[in-house]
Amino acid sequence: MAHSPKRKLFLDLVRAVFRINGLLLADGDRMAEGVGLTSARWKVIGIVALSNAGMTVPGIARALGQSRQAVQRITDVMEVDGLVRYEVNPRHKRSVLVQLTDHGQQVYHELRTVQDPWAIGLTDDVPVEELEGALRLLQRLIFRMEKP
Amino acid sequence: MAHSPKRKLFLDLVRAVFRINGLLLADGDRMAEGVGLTSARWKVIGIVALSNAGMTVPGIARALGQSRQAVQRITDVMEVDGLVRYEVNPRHKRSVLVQLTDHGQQVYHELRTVQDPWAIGLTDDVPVEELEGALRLLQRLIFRMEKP
DNA sequence: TGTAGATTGACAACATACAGTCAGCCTGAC
DNA sequence: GTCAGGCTGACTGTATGTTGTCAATCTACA
Repeated sequence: MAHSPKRKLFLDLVRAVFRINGLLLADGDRMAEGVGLTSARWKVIGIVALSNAGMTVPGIARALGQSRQAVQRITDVMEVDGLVRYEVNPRHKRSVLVQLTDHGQQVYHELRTVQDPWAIGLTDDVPVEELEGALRLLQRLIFRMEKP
Repeated sequence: MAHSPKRKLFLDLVRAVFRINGLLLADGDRMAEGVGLTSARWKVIGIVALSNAGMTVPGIARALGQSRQAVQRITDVMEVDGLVRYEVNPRHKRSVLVQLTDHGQQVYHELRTVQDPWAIGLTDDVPVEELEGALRLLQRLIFRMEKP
């Protein structure tokens, strides 16, 4: 166990996750700055755009696996910038729904025109099976780390 | 191309990286707080411990893929806390070498006694081949993202 | 219906990380 | 030896994210 190759392998994987997380944020910032966004807003707008009826701030936070306070601050700025609006939530008096404005939708689609080629370009010579395998492993680890 | 499964797969992988990054930091904080550290110092102490002759702050930053300013701030705090010391660098008058103190070495070994079972426990039913495959994929993506 | 427990908004304190800037040191090419 | 360009330390500003707290609201259950 002292020289478990699995232990070293896993710690290398941890370092790789830290590294690629930073690189993804940098790429996200680079792609998003063209439309006046940042990678944090890029994450939020991506979640909100997928919902039809709007999402509450804690709902977005749960989808991202982040604290609701971090998301709240970002949506507040995005509301000032006219990217999202807060709508009355018929199911909850205090917890409003976050919805993309027309401008927000437009920005989201502009982002897609940069993001999609980026995603394709990074993976064009990577077999689908390898992507699936890595995703499955990460999701398995996420599941195990979320449980306790 | 519009419905490229690879594009969606990759974006799911991106979300998984963001998520697991947050979970790893939380686990790192939890493990490190027992010895008065944080996950950021956990990263730095892990790099410094692997070097025999000590490392410069920019060297640690390059190893971690972070800005040297972020690392400098952390090593400054760790020096005050007696975990590392700055030693004269014979190869550079201004850029000192970061070296673990005896206390730092002790803390590092205490960390290992928590970190190693954590690493083993998270992967005990994961085949080595899957870890290798995921690590290779991430390193491949890192390489492509670092180049330009 | 009443109420206990969970959820939410608002605010605050703190840690981490990036980018920019400037001056001093170092290296390598000439 | 000289000097241009790269590297480093120090400082600043900004963005992101966590945790903690409190009051208001909501939900589920008896």
